[in-house]
Amino acid sequence: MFISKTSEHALRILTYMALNYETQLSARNLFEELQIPKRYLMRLLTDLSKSGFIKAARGRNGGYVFARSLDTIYFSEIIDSVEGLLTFEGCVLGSTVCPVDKPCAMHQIWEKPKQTFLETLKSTTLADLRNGKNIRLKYSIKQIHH
Amino acid sequence: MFISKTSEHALRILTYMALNYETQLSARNLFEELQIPKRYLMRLLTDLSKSGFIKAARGRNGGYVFARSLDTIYFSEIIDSVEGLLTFEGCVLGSTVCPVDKPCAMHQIWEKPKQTFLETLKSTTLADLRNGKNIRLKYSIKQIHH
DNA sequence: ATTAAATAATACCTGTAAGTATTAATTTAT
DNA sequence: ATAAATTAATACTTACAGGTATTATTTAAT
Ligand code: SF4
Ligand code: SF4
Repeated sequence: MFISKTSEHALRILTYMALNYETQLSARNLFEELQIPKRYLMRLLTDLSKSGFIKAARGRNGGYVFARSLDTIYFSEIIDSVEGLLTFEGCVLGSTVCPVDKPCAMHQIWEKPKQTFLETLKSTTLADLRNGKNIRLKYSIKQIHH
Repeated sequence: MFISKTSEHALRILTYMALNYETQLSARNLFEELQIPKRYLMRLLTDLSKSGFIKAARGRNGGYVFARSLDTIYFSEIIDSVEGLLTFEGCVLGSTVCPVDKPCAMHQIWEKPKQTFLETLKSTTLADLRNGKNIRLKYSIKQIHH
């Protein structure tokens, strides 16, 4: 499963917004582009707003823009705010308390994929979606659903 | 979230069984060792049995042993049978249909952690838990919960 | 001022994963 | 044969993530 559906939504929202950094986008705009269930999308936007990633302009002609610089927003922080990072950082077998000095048979095997995953989350920001360091082409979620 | 709770259970069950390959283990034995909710554990054992990883001996003095050689059981197959692998292999943003020849902004960033994860699942077998290639010490889930 | 168009708050509903309960079937010890 | 100890099948319940609905609030165009 990897990440929760809600995290997927959040990442899509913020990715699209990052690629349109200069434009204020309303829930309506984002709905038309991303096709996330409308009311749920609206709630998520409010959540992301409360979390301080974006800021809302209320009332007519309202919408959302980023509240912080893109290069300060790490994927780890986004996922952390949506579903928490502890489930990723903790034991892959779900053990909440474990003497890591005495690793079980599973431990070593999962270390590499786990670290690679977390490293990427912790070292990549939304700005990296724009500056081309890590990307090839334009965001294309919408036209996927044809 | 990474993998489902049920996958965690399944991995713990099979890991423990792998480290006690020679011994037939009953649901009771496994419950005492792993402390997975008893009735759920029993159902999972039946599932793992149906999936062909283990085979059941019914009736008095019954229990479970592996149905196949440990070095043929890849972690990818275990997780696939429990929750499916498609959610891992597919798009990290949850898009079911995507023109991968035209990757979106997210694609490249997730490629490495995703591949590392899948590579490990697909290249590691339960036998690797025994032969020491990948492990350091003995399984120690139980004493974790003190 | 009024209305329209947006976000915010809050409560509710739904689908699915996780867990429980009950009963049946199988095997072996006595 | 009977009873005990096990797995199997099936249906039910619970918890929580995901999604809806309703109403309130804010802002700007008219
Ligand atoms: S040693 Fe085993 S139980 Fe402990 S954190 Fe590592 S994988 Fe989990
Ligand atoms: S290109 Fe984007 S939408 Fe398509 S599979 Fe890759 S991450 Fe998903």
